[in-house]
Amino acid sequence: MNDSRLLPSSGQPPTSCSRVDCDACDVRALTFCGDLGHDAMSAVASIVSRIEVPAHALLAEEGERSPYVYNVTAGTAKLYKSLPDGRTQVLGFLLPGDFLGLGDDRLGGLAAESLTRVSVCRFRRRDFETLQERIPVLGRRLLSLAQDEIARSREQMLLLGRKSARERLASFLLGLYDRLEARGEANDPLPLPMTRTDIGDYLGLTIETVSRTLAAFKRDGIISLDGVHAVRLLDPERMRSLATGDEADRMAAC
Amino acid sequence: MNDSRLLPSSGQPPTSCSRVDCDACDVRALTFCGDLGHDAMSAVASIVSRIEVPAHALLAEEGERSPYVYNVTAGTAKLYKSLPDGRTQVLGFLLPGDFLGLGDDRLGGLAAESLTRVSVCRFRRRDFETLQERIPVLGRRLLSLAQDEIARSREQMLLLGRKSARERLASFLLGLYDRLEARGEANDPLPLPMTRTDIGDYLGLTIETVSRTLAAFKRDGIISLDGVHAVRLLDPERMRSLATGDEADRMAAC
DNA sequence: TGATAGATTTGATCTGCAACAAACACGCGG
DNA sequence: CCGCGTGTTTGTTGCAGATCAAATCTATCA
Repeated sequence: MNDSRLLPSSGQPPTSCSRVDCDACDVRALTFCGDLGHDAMSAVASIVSRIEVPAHALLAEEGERSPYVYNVTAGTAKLYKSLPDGRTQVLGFLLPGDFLGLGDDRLGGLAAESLTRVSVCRFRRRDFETLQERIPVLGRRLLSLAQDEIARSREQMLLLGRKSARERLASFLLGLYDRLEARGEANDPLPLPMTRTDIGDYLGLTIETVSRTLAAFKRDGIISLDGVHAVRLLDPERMRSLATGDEADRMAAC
Repeated sequence: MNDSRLLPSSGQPPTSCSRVDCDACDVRALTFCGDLGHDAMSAVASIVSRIEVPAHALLAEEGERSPYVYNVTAGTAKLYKSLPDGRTQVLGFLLPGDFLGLGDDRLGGLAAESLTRVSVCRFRRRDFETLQERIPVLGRRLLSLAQDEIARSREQMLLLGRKSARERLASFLLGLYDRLEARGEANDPLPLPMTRTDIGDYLGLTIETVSRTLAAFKRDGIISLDGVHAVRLLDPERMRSLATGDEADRMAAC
């Protein structure tokens, strides 16, 4: 259960560390920090470290309670769980503004790995929990984030349990599109930092099916591919009706 | 969007309503009420109604923000979401002690329907939120419940994305077994109040596959069926290794 | 008790996606 | 610029589980 990609959790210096200027943080509105007043913010600032994580590093390992929680401020990471024989399910992709630490200390746990170079605000879990006690609004924000997470998980369960491969891909692309839009990030073309394997593991498909389905979308004029790691959604509304199953392949026949 | 099964939310008297004696509540330890002191409990008691809900009644409808949240104290209910064409995904089964109201007010929403006669503690969402502000420990309990929910959702995503039909059924039966055990409820035989359709919709399978897989388990001597709505797990440990994929059908060949 | 409707089981066939295989692209270090 | 490894695409085949069909069970109520 050890991997050289795991970030040193203590002892050795982290990849990089610098003083944190929360006022200049451009994802603050999306995080639990969003609502905090000046005093609360300085309490937060006093326990945070800003860390730069290289691509393909483990932020957390399965089966272990990570001693840290994180706020992603730049880059992309994936959360996943695996079965003993290696089958893995990607539970979600973390984008700037996303919190890592909700529910991951429960039975089984989960792993988190950076896909690109990632910047995070890191908190010792213990410190963070203490802070929660002291700042009630923090707990309320976390509950709200947890509810968002629950709602997103339910949407994903519907996808995994009941949607076709086309519907899954359409939902995935659209979800990414909407999330990047909400963050004010460039999404035209839509960057896809994850591999086809990651996408397949997120959608409960094989990489071949992902590749074929994207090729089919391209043939149908719904997307264009800008290399392997970027897509252009040529018709977001068409994509939306595909994602919800409205368009049950009636159009595909035309 | 109206259904005669929907409980009257105001105006007409509910199916049944009585004064609430929280001290006598036997699922209290499982709910958000568990930790509360005397004052907090009486505040809770002041806004709760105890409702008896008949089988096959809607507690919440998709696409609507339910004005209530609930604690189930007896019986079983299902949560689900559907696609426009009718495909549905059961997101979970509510057992005594389970809370209904986390994340269900987010985009899309979800439906909840009683499978059996159900007893619930009902709270107006507004009242409940006010109470949350006043009683900090309540918020903390809810966050903890939300984290459990997130962890369970993730386990289910792994199931839906990556497990075989046999593994899904084994996981389902075992999950029910464990949850009933934790509640001190009789689980031998294990009661299955839901229909095969509900099970299929929970596991992302068709009812035929559910039926066939249970028949195969029976043939293999892993379970025995006590009528349609009760199962006996003859070998829980075998079931557990089946559920996690350890037993990758090596044994099935014997 | 017997009629009826809905749920479940069982059987036969089909199909979407998985699995296997091989060619192809592309980034990177030398 | 080449060679190598990794990731992606494309082709072929097979199968788990879906779909279609029909028989059987079960609960309910007259």
